[in-house]
Amino acid sequence: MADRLDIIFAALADPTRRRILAMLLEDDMAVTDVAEPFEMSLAAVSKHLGLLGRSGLISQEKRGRVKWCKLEPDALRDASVWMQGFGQFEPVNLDAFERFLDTELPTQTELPLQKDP
Amino acid sequence: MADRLDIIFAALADPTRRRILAMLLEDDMAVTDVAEPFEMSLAAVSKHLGLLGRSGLISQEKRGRVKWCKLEPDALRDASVWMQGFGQFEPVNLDAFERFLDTELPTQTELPLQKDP
DNA sequence: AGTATATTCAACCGATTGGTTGACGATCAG
DNA sequence: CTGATCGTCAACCAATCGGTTGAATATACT
Repeated sequence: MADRLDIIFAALADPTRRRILAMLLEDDMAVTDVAEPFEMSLAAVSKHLGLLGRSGLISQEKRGRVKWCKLEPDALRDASVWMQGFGQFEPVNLDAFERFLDTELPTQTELPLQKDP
Repeated sequence: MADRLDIIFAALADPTRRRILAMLLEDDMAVTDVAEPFEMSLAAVSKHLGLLGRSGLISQEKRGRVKWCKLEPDALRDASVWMQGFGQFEPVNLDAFERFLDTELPTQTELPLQKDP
């Protein structure tokens, strides 16, 4: 009975998962690299990624022993269309978005990825 | 620690609450009238409305013994801005929105409100 | 072969969620 | 005053959530 929108919005309702999505906006990442900045176990992050995968917001492709996570922004379209029905929300204000990213990703907005230095 | 976006997206993650928001899009409503089409207790709907109120997605004003519920679509702006950061989602496709409402509100899209006949 | 790395699985835990029921305080109508 | 209506509150329940640990699996390195 769980509607597609249920799953999408529920996936977005967690700050860890939103941070992950913002990280993946910059580049595809392996599970371990996604987990690195978080103060929680790898298994916990793996679960978050599993949920994001089931929601369609990301895709995961296993190559060798590393599973690559890729943002799938198209999955947001249905949710966005639903929300647009309630009004016009400054359609392309990327500045506002970046301000939001700053509040969501406290420190690492500048550092790109720090994988394998 | 519960961020504003947490609460907004969590509020949107429930199909009952999304139906309520869509109903309020047409007109302000009293709690009892909001509850009428749902197959659940009035107390349950009252809780949903309480959560929607706390999220800022609706406001509630008590006039006499009836509490009027009013949609506050501005509360969606932050969430919408956040999502717009991930891509362009056909900014004003109201047709797509109405198709969505049809799938969300199975039958009562036509009947206006049926309050106090 | 043996060891290290990448990721998930399974069991568990406390907190939250979505629902119920019954009692309750307000408010309106007669 | 009496009784019906509007809405919330409190206690409860099963299910889900976000996290933990420890074991397990699969792939890579030497």
